[in-house]
Amino acid sequence: MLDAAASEIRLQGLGATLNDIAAAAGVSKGGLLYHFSSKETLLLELAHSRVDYFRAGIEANLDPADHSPGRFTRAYIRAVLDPSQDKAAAMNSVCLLAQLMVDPAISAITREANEWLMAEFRADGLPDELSVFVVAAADGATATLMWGARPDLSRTHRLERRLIELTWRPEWWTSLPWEEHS
Amino acid sequence: MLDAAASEIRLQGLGATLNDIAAAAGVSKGGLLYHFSSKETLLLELAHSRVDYFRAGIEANLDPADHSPGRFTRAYIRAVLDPSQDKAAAMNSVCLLAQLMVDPAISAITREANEWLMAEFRADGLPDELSVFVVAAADGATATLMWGARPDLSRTHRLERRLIELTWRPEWWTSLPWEEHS
DNA sequence: GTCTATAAATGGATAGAC
DNA sequence: GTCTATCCATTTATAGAC
Repeated sequence: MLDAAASEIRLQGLGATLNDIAAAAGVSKGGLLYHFSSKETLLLELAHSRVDYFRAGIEANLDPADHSPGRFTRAYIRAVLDPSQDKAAAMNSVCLLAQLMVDPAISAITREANEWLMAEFRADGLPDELSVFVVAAADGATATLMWGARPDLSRTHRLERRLIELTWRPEWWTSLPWEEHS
Repeated sequence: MLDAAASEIRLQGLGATLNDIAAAAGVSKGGLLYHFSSKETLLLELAHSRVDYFRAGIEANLDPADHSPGRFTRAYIRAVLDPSQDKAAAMNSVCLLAQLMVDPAISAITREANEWLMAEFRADGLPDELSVFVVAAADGATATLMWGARPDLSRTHRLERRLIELTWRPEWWTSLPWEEHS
């Protein structure tokens, strides 16, 4: 049922009606409202389930044998970029949450999840300036999909490997002779 | 009037009613519908104006004195990350378009804009693997803002300078001894 | 051009049969 | 637990006064 709601809202945004959702779930509006007391409740549960799914995806990618700095960041990169993960599901979550965010109660949920993420990154032991960079690159690769770009698996995979390699060799990044270009 | 529509839709999503928009614009519903024959028309014009604004922002950041490879990419990075640009306006465009995208006619517009972008990047003379990386990092920095992160100007600015520096020194990137970590 | 008033349709939510 | 039927509020869009 939440799945049906997810796919309808991703397609139609918050404009998706209880009728649409009920139809997609194969029940009637009355049947739907028996489980969720209101549309607002439905949206909130949906948002929670997606955020949980997102966090679980990261945790599932934590390598138990890995105890080096950057461990969490590597799990994040894999969760977001690894083609073997269900990409469609991940993208759905992103687009869906983008739609749901207009509800203040829901944007509070995503903001909280985001703060958890930031805290994990800060505690991950990578130099801050590398961390900013690597995380931004991983995020950006998923963001483009939102705008209708066709996913390019080989480019994504190469990016993933390089980002992970960077987390293993932070000195490659931090020791570059950065200077302003004249 | 389009401005009022933009701010209402960004706040409420497509659920924003003509009444809300009219009130925010300081006119009545009838007055609003005199200018836009339907809500659909209003949304389409709004999407067009935002996409145009986005492209104009990039073109305004093209450096006339710069004829080196990566010229377009540098303009893009500045348009997206430079704190001196009106960040609020840019963010509004992103959140707004994310809302509007559920309309198929509008997602066609953003998809087309995205293809234009990709073509420009490909023609920009940077090694493909560096280009993927730099563009993703720039995109990601704006994407996080969508999830409610507080913007960190100094981190963003440092990221911007490093990305631009990378486009000037692609060899820093391409000559790294990439290998799988064992 | 902009307003008010209203038409026509649809939305969310409730009540009660099965 | 799921359905149909119905209520009430709200929405888009139109008509016509000013």
